[in-house]
Amino acid sequence: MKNTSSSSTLLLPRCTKPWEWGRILFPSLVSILTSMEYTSGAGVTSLAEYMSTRDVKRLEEGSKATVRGWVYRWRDLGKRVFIVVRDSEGILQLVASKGFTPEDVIEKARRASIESSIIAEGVVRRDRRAPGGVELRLTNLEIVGHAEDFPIKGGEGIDYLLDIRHLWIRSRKLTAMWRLRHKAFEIFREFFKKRGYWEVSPPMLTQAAVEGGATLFEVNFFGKKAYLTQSAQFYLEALIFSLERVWTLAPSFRAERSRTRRHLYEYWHLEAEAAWERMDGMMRLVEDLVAYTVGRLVETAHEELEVLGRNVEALEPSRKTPYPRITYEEAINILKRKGVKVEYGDDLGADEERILTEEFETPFFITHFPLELKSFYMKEDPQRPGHALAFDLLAPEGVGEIVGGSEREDNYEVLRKRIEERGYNVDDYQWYLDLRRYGSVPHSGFGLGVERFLMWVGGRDHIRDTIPFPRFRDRIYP
RNA sequence: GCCGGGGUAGCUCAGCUAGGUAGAGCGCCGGGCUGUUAACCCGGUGGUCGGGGGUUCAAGUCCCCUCCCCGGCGCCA
Repeated sequence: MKNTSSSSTLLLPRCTKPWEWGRILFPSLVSILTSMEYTSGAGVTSLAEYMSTRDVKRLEEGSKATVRGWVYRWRDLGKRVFIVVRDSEGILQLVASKGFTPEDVIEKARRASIESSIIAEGVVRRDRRAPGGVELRLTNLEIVGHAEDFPIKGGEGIDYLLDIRHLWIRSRKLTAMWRLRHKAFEIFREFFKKRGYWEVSPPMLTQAAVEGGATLFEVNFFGKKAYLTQSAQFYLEALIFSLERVWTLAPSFRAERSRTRRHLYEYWHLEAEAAWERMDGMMRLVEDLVAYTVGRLVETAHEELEVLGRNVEALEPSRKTPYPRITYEEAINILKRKGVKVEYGDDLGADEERILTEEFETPFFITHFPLELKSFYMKEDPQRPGHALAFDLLAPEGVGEIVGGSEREDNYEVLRKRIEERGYNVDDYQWYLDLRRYGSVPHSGFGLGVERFLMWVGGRDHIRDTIPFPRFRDRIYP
């Protein structure tokens, strides 16, 4: 017995019965067989037109309806069985009661364990006691996939839940977040299309760093060292020489061993770059993007925000632009006035950022950082030597930096000198320098951390709640 | 990389300061219940105390080594 279970843990952790192995090893075959069974039998499915739980709630009292989903709650009161079924649109209560529901259906309802997939047919009834005010009085029920004892019952710790993330993602709050995320992606695309930006596809595999640091994931590229990209910026810069205004939404990878609630090793990066654009214009684009997306999400995702428990009122001020702008120097002075021990030239750390966000109820810009605090490719402000034409956008409510952007250095010699000063290998950046040799143009761009943006809009205090399978803290399973 | 916290039942945790037969709640299993909302009531089930070594008559508890996890910092979006 010991041997059997230990050898099966490799591939089949929870499955000790030999007759169940086939289901795991040949899922597609089994699903074909079972789906044939469902459609050819005299079961519920053969006569049904399925509805979402959302659509059922719009039906008249007494209408017949058939829904498909998973058992979310289950209670047996003896002569009455309550099942709350969950689908991609929401939840709906099913009631099996003696005198109305056939005995064999009540028996099936008793066996419908939490997370079993079911097809249920019944009659619509409006009842205050039902969650959402509508329920289905069961007339027929089919258990499609019986669920073993589901490991999530409530009260589990984060560590355990992350081990079973593939099951945890079914939860209502996380599902609401995947829907919110989808809608945000849609709105981003809509925004850039309206603004005349071309969507482009930069590479994920690259030869060198954008920031030039040791924060990259190394990849063996047929014997050559390559890296997973940490930003599409350089490639977007190359593309503006034909398309002028470009944007992309793609993963970025950072190998820094960060241990905070707002870091991912793999995150989705919304980046844009525009020829002829100066820093001011780029900042206006960023605030328009953020305000537009927040506004559209408040309008179109109120149900998701409600499930997430988000106080939507707090987002209202952020629908209007312009957002406040302060310089780095002003930020330092604000911090000093509040008794924080900082000096001009210090980088703004997490504590400093949080204190600053308390000053504003909308996102706000910090601009004109000392040149040496920022990346080599950022242009020096001719009006204020020693300062970069760079901006960060910080989200309120303690979220902090969600956007970093700048006007780029467009002079070949200046850029080359900056690369050398930082001790980077000029050869690695030659193609990037070339862009300044053939019709260089003033240009600016930015990058927005999608998960951080969703943290703010969705009111989450941890970034893991904004992406289905977060890659952070050395977690790679599942 | 640094600072702090933790690993005991399927899950959440108490027990460790003061060494002496392993505890609670939830879950799970069985039974009951005609409106449950994380249902409730009764009964039952449950452990190589992360791993290794040491001290001791005796170690979850004390000492040493080691692995893993969590909160935060630095860095960033």
